[in-house]
Amino acid sequence: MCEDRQPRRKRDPTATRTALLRAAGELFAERGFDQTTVREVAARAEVNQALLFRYFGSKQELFAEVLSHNSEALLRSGPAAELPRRILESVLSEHTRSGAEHTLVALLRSLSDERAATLLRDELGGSYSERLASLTDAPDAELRADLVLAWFFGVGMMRSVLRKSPLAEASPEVIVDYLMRAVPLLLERNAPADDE
Amino acid sequence: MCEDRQPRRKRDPTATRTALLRAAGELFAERGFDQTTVREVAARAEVNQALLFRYFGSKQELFAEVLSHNSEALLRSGPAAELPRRILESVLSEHTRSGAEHTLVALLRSLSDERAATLLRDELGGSYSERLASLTDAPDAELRADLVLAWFFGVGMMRSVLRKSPLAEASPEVIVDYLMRAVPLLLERNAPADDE
DNA sequence: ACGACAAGTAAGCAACCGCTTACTACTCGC
DNA sequence: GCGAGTAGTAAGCGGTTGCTTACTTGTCGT
Repeated sequence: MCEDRQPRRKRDPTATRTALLRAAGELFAERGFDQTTVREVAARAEVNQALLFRYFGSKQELFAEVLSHNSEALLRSGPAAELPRRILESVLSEHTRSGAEHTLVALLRSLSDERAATLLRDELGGSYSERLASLTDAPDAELRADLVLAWFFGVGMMRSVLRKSPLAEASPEVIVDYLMRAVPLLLERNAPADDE
Repeated sequence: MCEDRQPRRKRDPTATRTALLRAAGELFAERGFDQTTVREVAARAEVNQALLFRYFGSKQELFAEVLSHNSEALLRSGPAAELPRRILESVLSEHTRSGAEHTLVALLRSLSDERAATLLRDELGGSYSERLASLTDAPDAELRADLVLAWFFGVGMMRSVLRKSPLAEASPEVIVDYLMRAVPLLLERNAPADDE
């Protein structure tokens, strides 16, 4: 496999598709949906930009594919009781390489796009908070789950998108420590607000 | 003051400026910075769009002016100890009329714009978390303040931007109740994570 | 009353956007 | 080996963007 010189790109549709998906995932996470242009995606993937539309139809569909491609792994891995910690750690992980850890940042940066907001609400938020709610038998279970999820997303936003210090510089372990001790207080039956 | 008919707009620079600021505040909160065009702002303000640039120079500067114009009121009102509740209530308030309650939503919808993120981090987040941190003498005071602020912003995001149920439909009073009982546990000295 | 300057307007520019089209070149079944 | 079909390419289309320019109209000091 001599991939040294490319007077013309070698014919390899699956590699082209993968390169586009990867480049799109990175750019959406770095700049958000609006600020990412199809020309930039094609350039980073070193692919002619017309191929983006051949393989994915539109920029929106490419975005949706990136999200669904990257979000499934998180939900289907590990025991249910560990889900809160897994969500939180995914949100806290620096975007080192392409993959699942990019997805939430991409979404948080793309909130102005209605379709991105819908995806975050329905696909991610829906299934996450549903499973979070199933971990408790307290009243207002779903509302409490939403509050927990809002906390995780908010921490991820301030850390990875805003990069606000000292939260951005704090080690993930410390943050997980604080939050994972506070979360049970919200989810358990005798949580702060069970009177009235 | 007969503002009945306008065969041509009456000459009133301050009214024009105010109308632009108001329209921009509404639209930025509704759609975010990217998805709002200067033509839309001018149209809603019923003002020629060239005047937008005469008065504010650029779309970016208009955005900055909207934010600084609307964010000061919140910080300078009421006692310091009530600040967490005030921030939270501001985040939770529906965007009924133009004014300070729009600002955070506008910012949360505009995270893809780097300048918006900078404003949210430095001007709002900076002063908020600084004052939150001054409410406690616990170790990691600033980090804890950031975690509280992240929670408030996350709740505001899921509620006003994502509109995820049941959080979007819950009454502000209930949400304030849950959060204002949990926050002291995070800020007080003997909070969850004071060993190690 | 009138000149000067500011407020308001219409039109358009250059750049960029997502997306399409018309085309070339490679690969593979036969 | 040769037509068919697909991967890859270059160019550009129509529309929108933020912003500017050349101009008209109203206001006010004198």
